Amino acid sequence: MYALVDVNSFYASCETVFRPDLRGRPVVVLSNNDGCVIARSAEAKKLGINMAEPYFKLRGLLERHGVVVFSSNYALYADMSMRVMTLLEEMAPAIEIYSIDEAFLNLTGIDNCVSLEQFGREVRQRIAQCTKLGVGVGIAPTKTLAKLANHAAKKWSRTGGVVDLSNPLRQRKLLALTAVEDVWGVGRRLGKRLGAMGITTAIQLADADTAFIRNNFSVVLERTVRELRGEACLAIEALPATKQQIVSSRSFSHRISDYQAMREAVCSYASRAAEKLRTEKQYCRQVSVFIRTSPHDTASKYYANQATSRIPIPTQDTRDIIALALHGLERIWQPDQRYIKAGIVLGDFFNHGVAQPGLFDEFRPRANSDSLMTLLDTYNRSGRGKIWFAGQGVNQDWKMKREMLSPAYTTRYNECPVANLR
DNA sequence: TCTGGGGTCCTAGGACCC
DNA sequence: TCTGGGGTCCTAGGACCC
Repeated sequence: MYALVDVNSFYASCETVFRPDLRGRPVVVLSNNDGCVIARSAEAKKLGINMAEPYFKLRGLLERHGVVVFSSNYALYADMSMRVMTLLEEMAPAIEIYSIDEAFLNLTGIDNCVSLEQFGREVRQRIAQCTKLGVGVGIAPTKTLAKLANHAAKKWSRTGGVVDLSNPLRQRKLLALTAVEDVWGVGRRLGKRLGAMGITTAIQLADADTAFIRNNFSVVLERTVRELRGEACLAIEALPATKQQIVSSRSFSHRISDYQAMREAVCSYASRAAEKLRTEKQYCRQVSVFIRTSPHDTASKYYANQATSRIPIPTQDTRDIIALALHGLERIWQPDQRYIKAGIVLGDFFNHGVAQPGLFDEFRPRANSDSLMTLLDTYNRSGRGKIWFAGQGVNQDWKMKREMLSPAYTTRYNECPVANLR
């Protein structure tokens, strides 16, 4: 049996935990650059504010209803997440941290001591007591059904935030009430295609022929069908898999047309990506850089391009990654464009920095690279200040907007720790 | 004027090998 | 006139998740 535990309105709740004066008031949290809404308190949801709506379009409505608005404060959310996950780890034999606010629990052996539903209530109570955050708990024999149970626990308040779907009859009852798009793994596109075939509810999907689904869709959707029937196809992954790529990208606070500003941004993203690579204890051989204008700009033609550079010996040295990124940037840079976003993607990972160089390769690894990078990372995490590369610039006026940022209640700085939350 | 930032997996098709 | 059968690797694109 599995449980899915997730925090209600996670980002919005993290903000109100430290502002009891805001309890009962509508609260929303914005994406980076104060772009669009990515979290809403229950009160804000009631006002009809949708997920991913652009802030500038909502401004009037938000003001009229006295909605409290926050920029995202990832340092705070990451810290609160860690507290919740630590509590869950104490309560279950194994957990899989699925996202910043969700975890799957392996419930093996739990029902020897207490009913599963009772266990769900204890989880809720303990997390509320220690963090003041509310969670929903869905319990079922497969992950997909546990997701569905969790969904139901949030939707119907008389469940008290816990739904146990051990019973197959209850499973079918809930499946019949669920739209196919609300199934985990079915998005808008698949929902539409399924709808055209007459499959509009979760129970119809569960009863569909697996061979038919496999032929017309993919093995992924076939697994979903089986999971809905109670046949577990997905296991708890207690150890996070090694990453296959690392992305570091941001939109700018305003449009950029100046090469120097773009160069600073690319250097900064490359440096950040290299830091993440080192926390993953990986070395990479491929660095891509991408730049683009805004697709919403109607005045000028949309331009988006990317360039990939490779290095013969895997590296985790910021200097190599910056050099590769800038080499790519030179190839795709076009003057007279109004750029809105740039980013770096690292790929082709190795877990060591050794490779057989070609006989005629001129490239040689840098001496003492590991010690220098370790020194850099240790110092930057010490809280005494930051060392950065000259190419990253000093003023950085392209840096993202965060005009409604809350204080660092639980951490010393409002910078996201390099610690990785998948 | 203003529209986020990360990830994963799967499939199809092309290039190439013997 | 007629031209096999079995692979691998890579990339782009599509779909999904939070």
